Amino acid sequence: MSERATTTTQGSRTRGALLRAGRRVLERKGLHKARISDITKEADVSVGTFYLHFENKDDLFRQLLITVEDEVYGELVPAEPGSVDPAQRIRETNRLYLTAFKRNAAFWTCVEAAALEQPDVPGVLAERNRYYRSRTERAIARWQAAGQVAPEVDPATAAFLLGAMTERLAYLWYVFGHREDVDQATEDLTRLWLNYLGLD
Amino acid sequence: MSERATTTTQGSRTRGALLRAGRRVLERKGLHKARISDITKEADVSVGTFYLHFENKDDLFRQLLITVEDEVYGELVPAEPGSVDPAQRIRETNRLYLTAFKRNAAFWTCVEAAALEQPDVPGVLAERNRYYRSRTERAIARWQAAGQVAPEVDPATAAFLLGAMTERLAYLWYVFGHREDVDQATEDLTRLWLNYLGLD
Amino acid sequence: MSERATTTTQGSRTRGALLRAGRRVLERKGLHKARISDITKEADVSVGTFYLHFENKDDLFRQLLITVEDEVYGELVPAEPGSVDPAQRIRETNRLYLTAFKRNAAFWTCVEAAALEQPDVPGVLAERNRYYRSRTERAIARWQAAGQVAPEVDPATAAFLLGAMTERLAYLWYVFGHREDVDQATEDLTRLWLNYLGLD
Amino acid sequence: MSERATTTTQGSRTRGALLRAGRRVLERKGLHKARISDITKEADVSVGTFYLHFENKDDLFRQLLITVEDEVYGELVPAEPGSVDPAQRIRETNRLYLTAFKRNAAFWTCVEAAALEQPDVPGVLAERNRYYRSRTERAIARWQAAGQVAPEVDPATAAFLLGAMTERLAYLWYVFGHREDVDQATEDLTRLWLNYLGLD
DNA sequence: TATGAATGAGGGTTCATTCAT
DNA sequence: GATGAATGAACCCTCATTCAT
Repeated sequence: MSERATTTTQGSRTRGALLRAGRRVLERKGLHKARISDITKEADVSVGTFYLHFENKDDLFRQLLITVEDEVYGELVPAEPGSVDPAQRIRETNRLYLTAFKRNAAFWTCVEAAALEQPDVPGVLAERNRYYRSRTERAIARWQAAGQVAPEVDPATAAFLLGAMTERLAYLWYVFGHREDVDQATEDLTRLWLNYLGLD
Repeated sequence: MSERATTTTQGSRTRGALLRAGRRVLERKGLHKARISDITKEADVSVGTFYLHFENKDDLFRQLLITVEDEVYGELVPAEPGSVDPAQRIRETNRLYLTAFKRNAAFWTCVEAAALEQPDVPGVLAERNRYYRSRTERAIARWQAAGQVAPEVDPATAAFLLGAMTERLAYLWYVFGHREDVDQATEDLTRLWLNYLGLD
Repeated sequence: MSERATTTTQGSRTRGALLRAGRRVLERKGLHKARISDITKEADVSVGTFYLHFENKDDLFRQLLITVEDEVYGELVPAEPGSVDPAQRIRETNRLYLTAFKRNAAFWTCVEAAALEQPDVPGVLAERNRYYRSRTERAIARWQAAGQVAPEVDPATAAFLLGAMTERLAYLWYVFGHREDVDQATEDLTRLWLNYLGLD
Repeated sequence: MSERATTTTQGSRTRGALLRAGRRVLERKGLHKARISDITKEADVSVGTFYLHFENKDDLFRQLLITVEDEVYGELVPAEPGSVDPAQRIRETNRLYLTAFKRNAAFWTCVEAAALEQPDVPGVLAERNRYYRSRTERAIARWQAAGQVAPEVDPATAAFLLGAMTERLAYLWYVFGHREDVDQATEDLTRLWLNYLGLD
């Protein structure tokens, strides 16, 4: 991690410009074809300035990843648990996820690419996955306790499978497939969850 | 396609050596970090020889992709349709798929990475997907006709979702997760299918 | 034209060093055998620096050509027209041309070679030729009007032929023939002009 | 010079095919861009065969040069000296030269390029030039003796200048200028000779 | 003689990174 | 902090030449 100066107001403004420019360039050209000079040109600063704020391209990417992740997953704020019925909760969360994913699909392509090559990226993603998986797991357990989900379902396995599938479908639809709608996608995805959990 | 010749026995032997070496190197270093010289060193030939058989690294990769795909999917030979019960059929196919995928997991990492950058790779993958999807679709329709699967299931959607999930799980388990067993994985995956289709 | 920047003083100093080094190397080794690395070594900069200022060897050559052309032809500044007698005028211009050509003979070898291969070089040369040809043509017409040159001479044809011959002789003498003197060469060449024009 | 075997009938047939192919390729691609493999492909033999008959590309070129020179200059067979009037003789020779040059213009481009780079090519050309120059020189001397050419003309200088000019004009017209006619070109060139020699 | 796969030195070009201003 | 010219290791690719068949 870079622990550079940039304590000045001007400094953090430049840093922000580089992050935004970095994201735009990465989305446009991909992780490998994006050159440092592309990013600095887009940010309207000199190459040297880049190294004042980041160690290298990977460093920029890692910091960008954290930023974007917060943006994507920060929106999946759970409503009052138990206050609504399971199907509704699942549908809502799926819609939020797909909406956020779609908005960041281009960047996500880079994330996938990076995850395949950079040793620490999978870790970052896995950590986040773990969090959401456990959230799902607890919800399923709750529904089981309430008799809404069959007892033979293993909450941990279910959470893993459903999470994987959600992720993959979002990826197929919005990264590869250029799907545009969110409503029908949410329905398709939700039906899958309900089916698997034996809900409704 | 490369217009390179090498019609002799010796020629195709060298070509084979390069393909095998290429695969090993790609699995070890990834598509981007693999150097042509790495591959030729591994194959014990000179750099020039590489260009006698392939146009460039992408060309080698493409030819390799075809070869490996045949290897992975060629094994999913369907048993006599209808001769066995659906659950058994699904379980068998899943086991074959996971087994083949696991054996080629390292190479598949490259494929996924390439799909994100090379414009034609997604097409190659999609074409194959289409084939297997339609096979699944027809099987589901058959089971519906036989009253084994509920009529409200849409075969096309089901085939798409199940295929995506199978792919993603194999990926998470064997590429990222370093899962080792096939038996339990087959059970988990199959349960998902059966659940979704309302079988058993 | 190269879109490379280098707006600083240091930048243009390096660019100048590369142009001078390029000329020396081209004269010594010829356009084909000159390596980029030869030029950067001669200019005492690194290879990368070359590409900061030029697109490639041809680009350097083209820019050099313009510079040297200006040097060679810039000296053929006409004295007061009509103020001297034709023979004297022709003799003076020929001397200036031969002197300048001789000083740049080595580089001219490259120019001739390049003209045979690079599609745009002939154009550059032809443009300049046109200019000097028209200058000669007007002078001849003036002398005809003054009754100094026979009326049956066609000024355009004469200008073309005399120009071609002057060029070729300079080439044969100083590029191939290693002739050293300028005085006698000027006399020989001038005699040819006078004879052809029926002057003296 | 290569002194290879090729005593067989088949051998010299292959050699001939390579020479013809070499000429075609050189004319099409130029001296530098022509690759050995281009030539062997055109001749429909393998690369190895090339080295059975020639040492390298330069060797092929040199042998080709001799062949083509013979073809071009072999046609300038002088008619009975003195049997015709000088103007007629000059006109005829010029026509023959321009005709032959035009037919070989494409190859001549290569010759010029080679002359600028290969150390021995200028020698080959100079030798031939010397021969034709001395032929011209003797003709001029003869015409002087017959009182047809002014005694103050120096036959050696005149032969040199006229030869150079003829060569250059042919080059400008047919290599660079894409001139097509021969009749008018012959007239222009001949007028130059007659003027210079004070004939007619 | 003829073949054509194999060789590998050699050259062009890129681009992350540095550092003097 | 900011600049951008300079650096040079690294990599791709070509093609003349060889040699086993």
